[in-house]
Formats: sequence, C-alpha cells, structure tokens
Amino acid sequence: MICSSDNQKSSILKRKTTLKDIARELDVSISTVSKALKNSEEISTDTKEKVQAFAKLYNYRPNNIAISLKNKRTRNIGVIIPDIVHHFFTTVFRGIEKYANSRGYNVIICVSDESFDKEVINMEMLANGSIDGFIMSLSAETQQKNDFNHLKEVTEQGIPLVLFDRVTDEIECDKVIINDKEIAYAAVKKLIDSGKRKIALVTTDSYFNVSKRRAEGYKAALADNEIPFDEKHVLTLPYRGIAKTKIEHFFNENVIDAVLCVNEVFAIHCMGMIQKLGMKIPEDVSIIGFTDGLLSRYSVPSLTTVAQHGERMGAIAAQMLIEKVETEIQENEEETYRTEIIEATLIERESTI
Amino acid sequence: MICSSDNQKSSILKRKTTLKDIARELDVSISTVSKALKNSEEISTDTKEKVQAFAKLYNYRPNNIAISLKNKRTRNIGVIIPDIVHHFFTTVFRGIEKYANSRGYNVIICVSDESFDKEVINMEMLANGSIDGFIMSLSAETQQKNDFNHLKEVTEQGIPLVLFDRVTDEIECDKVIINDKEIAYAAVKKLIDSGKRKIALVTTDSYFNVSKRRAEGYKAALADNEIPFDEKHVLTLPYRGIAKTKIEHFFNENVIDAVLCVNEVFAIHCMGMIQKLGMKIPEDVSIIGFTDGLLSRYSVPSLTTVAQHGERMGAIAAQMLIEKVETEIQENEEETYRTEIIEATLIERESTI
DNA sequence: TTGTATGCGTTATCAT
DNA sequence: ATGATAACGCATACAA
Repeated sequence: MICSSDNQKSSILKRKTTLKDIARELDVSISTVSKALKNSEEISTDTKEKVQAFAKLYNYRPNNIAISLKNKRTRNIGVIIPDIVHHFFTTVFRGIEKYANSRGYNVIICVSDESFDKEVINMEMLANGSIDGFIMSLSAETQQKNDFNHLKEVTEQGIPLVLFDRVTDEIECDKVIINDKEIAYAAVKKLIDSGKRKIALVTTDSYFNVSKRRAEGYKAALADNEIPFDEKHVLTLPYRGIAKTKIEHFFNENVIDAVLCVNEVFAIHCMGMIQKLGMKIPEDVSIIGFTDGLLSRYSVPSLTTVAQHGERMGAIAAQMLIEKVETEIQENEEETYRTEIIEATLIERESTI
Repeated sequence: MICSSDNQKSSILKRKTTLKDIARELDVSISTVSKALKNSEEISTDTKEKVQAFAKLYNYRPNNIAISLKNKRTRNIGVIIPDIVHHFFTTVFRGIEKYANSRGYNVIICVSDESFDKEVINMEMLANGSIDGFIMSLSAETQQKNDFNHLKEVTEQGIPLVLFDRVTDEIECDKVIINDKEIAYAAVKKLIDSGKRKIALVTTDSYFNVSKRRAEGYKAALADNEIPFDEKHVLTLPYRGIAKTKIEHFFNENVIDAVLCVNEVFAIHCMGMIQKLGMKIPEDVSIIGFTDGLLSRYSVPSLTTVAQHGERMGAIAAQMLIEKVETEIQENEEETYRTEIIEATLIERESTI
C-alpha cells in the first residue's frame, strides 16, 4: 500500500501544527490544549505533560496572525522613510529595529521614495490592521505640499505616530529631532573662531524643516559675530542628483573661506570642486558637513561633521512609540505628546582648522 | 445633554469601521455587506449603492489581519539580512522593497547583526504566520558554523525561501548570486593586462562563500597568466572593525603593485595606507574593490570597482519568491529551484591605469 | 436578492 | 479538571 495518507503528508512536510491538530490527536478539547500549553492551574499535571510533550514533538508554535486578530495587537511597527540607501535613515532604522526587537516587536518598512503619493499609499496599506503604530520621516514632496491629511487620519483613528527628523508642527504627535539650529550655530561659530568670515551655506530648499532650522542657526551665528548675512552666500541644491555646474558656478562667482553643508554628499561635492579650483582645504576653505557617514570618515581630507546620532534617535522613537502603543488611554484623559531633542555632536576632522 | 454616546466616540475618533458596523447601521446582514462591497452580481443595485456609499462615508477598509487569517496569506515578505547600515544590503533591499510593493506585498525586515542566534530567533518569529516567504543573506556566524537547520525547518514547512549573495549549497532553494569568480577573474586580468604582476588579494575569512568564490577567480587569473600564487600576497581581515596595523604590516612586508579587495571599505583602507607609505595610485599600486558605493565614487582617487547591481538582485529575489508564494505546488509535483546569476560589471575609475 | 452557517487559529468566559 | 461557546473580522458555500 502506498503511503500517502493526508496525515503523513501534512505532518511530515508542510503545514504548521495547530491547537486543533493536537486536540484531535490527544482526544481532548481545543481549550484544554490551549490552557495546558499556558500551564494553567485548571489542567491536571497529567494532561499538561502529555499536551506539552506532544506540542514540543510537533514543534507547535501559536499562529501570530490569529493572535493578532484576537488581541487587536500585531506587535508590528510600521516605519516609513524617504529612502533606504541613505546613511542617516539607515542608522535611525537600525536603532528602531534593535529596540523594537528587544521588546518583541517586528518592523515593517516602507519607502516613500520622497514621493507624497507613495507615502500616502504605504500608510493606508499598513494602517488597516498590519501595524500597531508608525514611525516616520516625511518625504520631500510631503513637506513641499504641506499636506498632512494622511497623518491626521491615522492619528484620529488612534494609531500612535512618532515623527523623526523631518517633522511638522501641523501634526500633534510624539517627535524626535536633533538640535539643528544650535548645532549649526556651533558649527558656524567654530568656523568664525578659526578666522573665517566668508562662510557659505549649502542647503536644500527651505521646505525641508531641518534645512530651515540649520539655516537659522547659520544666520544667528553670523549675526552674533557681526557678519552681515549675504543671500549670495547661500547655495541651494536639489535634494536628488548632483548639480555640478551649479556648484562650480557658485565657487567661481563667490569668494568663500568656509562652507557649512546640510549633508555629507553636498560636502563631498563641494570639497571636490574647491580642490579642483585649486584651493586648499582647510587652509583656504574649511568645510563642515552634516551626517557622519563613511564618506566623512574616509574622504581626503576627512570631513569635520555633525553627528546626528541616528541610532539613538531611532531607539528613542521606538521607545516612545511602544510606550504609546502599550498604554491604554483613559476615556477622558487628554493625550500628551513630547518632542525629544537629541544633542548633535561636532566631530572635528581634517577639513577644518 | 452632553454628547458622549458610544456611537459618537467610536465613529468620530478611534476604531475602524467593520463589516459588522455597516451591517448594523444599514440593517442588513454581514454577508450582504461583504458581497455588496465586492460588487457582487447577487446583490441588488440598490443595496450595493447604499452599502458602498456608507462604506465610503465611514472610510471602510478591510482588516488585513482578518483577511490574512482567512486566506492563510499575509502578503508580507520577511527579509533577514546581516546588517542594514551597509551599502550593498541596503541596495538589495531597495530592489526587494520596490518590487514587492509593486506586487502588493509589504516587507518585514529583521537584522541578524551577523549573529547566528539572532538569525534563528528572527526566522522563528516571522515563520509563525507573519510572512509568506523569506528572502535572506546568511550571517557571518551562520556561514562559519555551517549550521542551517533553521533554514531547513522553514523550507520543510513549505515556506518559500530565496537566498541571495551569501548562500549555501546545503539548502535547496532559489538563490540569487553574482558571478563572483568570473568578475574577480576579470578584475585581476585587467590588472595583469596593465602590467601589474605582484597582485594582492585583501579578503575576509574563507567561510564567506563570496570571498571564497572571489579568491578562486583571483587564483585562476594568476594561473592563466603564469603568475605563481603566493600565500603571502593574501591579506585576511576581520569583517568587522578595522585592522590598521595589520594592513600597514602587510604593505610594509610585501612588494605589491596591485590590490583586489572584496569590499570597498577594505579598498579605502588599503588606499589610505598605500598613500601614507608614499606610493602613488594607480602608478605604483592599482586598486580594485567590490561594492560600488558612495565611497568608491567619491574617494580620491576614485575607485575602480565591481558593481554588484544590488537593486536588480533584490528585484529578482523578490520576483522569484513571489512566484513561489503564488503558485500552488501540485500534490506530486517535484519542487524545482533555480539559481539566478547576476552579471557584475567592472566600473573603471582612477585607481587603475 | 438576501441571509445563515462555517471556518481561519486563538483565547476567554462560562458551563459541566 | 475539562469542554462548549463566543468572539476577533472577513469570506463563502449553501440555504431560503
């Protein structure tokens, strides 16, 4: 007789064992099995042992989905970021993932690709039960459009949300940011203290909140040191792609002795152009960037930069979110939100004096 | 009278509408609502319109979890990679995410952190119903231990698995790799053709399959050009952390005129050391690395490198997985597995002649 | 055309 | 000590 009973097949290969399977085999009820596996006092030691042994043998594991449906909690966190091939986001993500994992949460990640529409679609997909809460950083388009209805809908449904880095005042929720303005101020101050006066700012369009805050720090530092702000000393670059000719033009037209860049790729490009134009770094021109990635560490000369401590940022964001997820909000209690500010650090390397 | 009926509260803020809610409000059965929303022919145009209007008004969205439980399909893909702050993996991940998303799948990501135990734990967490299949690249420890039971268990349960880059012959499943040996051969050939003869290989321990394959290509190229293989010309570095003194020692002890590195960080470090020791790149020493990341592009001199086309790799892996996920395996049909090989490309920059 | 019943895998409540 | 039942939200085979 050929061995092809359904039992054989389904137990040896394929299909996970369920409570029902165990109940059937052991000729007890499903609820008995359930309780036995939870070591309930209600069940006799005898049955418990039998059930547990059987469960172990057949490698029983409760089905996450069924539990999620029952508990209305998935233990999944949704993360939406503009880009994954990007040192800063990647670093934050590591912090989120590590912390979430340590608390028994998994992370579902969606990439908005700097697009408003994708951000909306991704949020909607995940909001329908797949996750317990969101951690996100706004896409460029979203910041530009200033449209946050998708965030509002989510929070109105009672789904916790934590924004990091690229945040907005329009939405009431927990937030994690760095002290952009202060650290930009400190960076410019450092340049000034080393004798530089003609300091450029290389930035993205100002609808990026972080860029705006960094620009404020830049201007404040100039003002406090009686250096008049010069609009011509600000170079605005697209956040995507390189604008080599624009950079070249900028450094040809302006006499500059120091540069503050809002990210490290801008800094590397500027550095390359400055060197190409025959100026020495840091003697002729000093440079400071944001984002302490590989580029900053390994460029020649290495780059003085603002470390944003992304991993810490991610861990804190995850912690804030899980706290919200796990605390029941009392009926009439007002929800309270915090904005956590991470202290950035200036890492001095060879591109400054 | 104070407005605080349960209805108000639950509809205005919090809680998603369910079929049951709609059914209750409209005084029809749940199945009628379900069918109406699917535009079933069975239902009268009248009710359909009523139901659909109501659903739209209350922004009804089916609950993913419930659907997953019913269909035994989550439309989630589990991705397990050794590290997320790593250009290559990040690139592959982007490919996975984009393709998966276009097919309506979400991606749950877990990081093994090069640890065997974390890899096992993560797999088990996800295997209990959270995902329809896995895409993964083996952790360093897993490769070292040569223990793949966790993979076996998963495949025996009928959960599709696709391995990429860091794969193993021990497991039968779909795989995506690059032609490591051939491209390493081509790289070394290029160095030889430019007149180099004393060619070093800077690599990781050989339990990394990719390193092994690249070493084979390296040796084959030497052999085919009558250059004797010299064990002393191979520098083995730890995959984590920098071994500056080891590198310095290596280049002090050996006369080298070209280097092939199995990743770009190794290449950057070698480049720095070579320059520090007063040699010129590429005149005195040529360098070729693997992984075409930002470092290779922006280093000075820029780095000739092997582009692994991670994004394509990811997209193909996702495609293979989803295909397996979505095709029902016939009762007696033997499962068949493919190994897809991506053609790497040599990108020539300034570090070679 | 509409509704009832059943099941997905689990847990909790309430019998027995 | 054990089991039946309902419920989570949805889909569907099968009545009516």
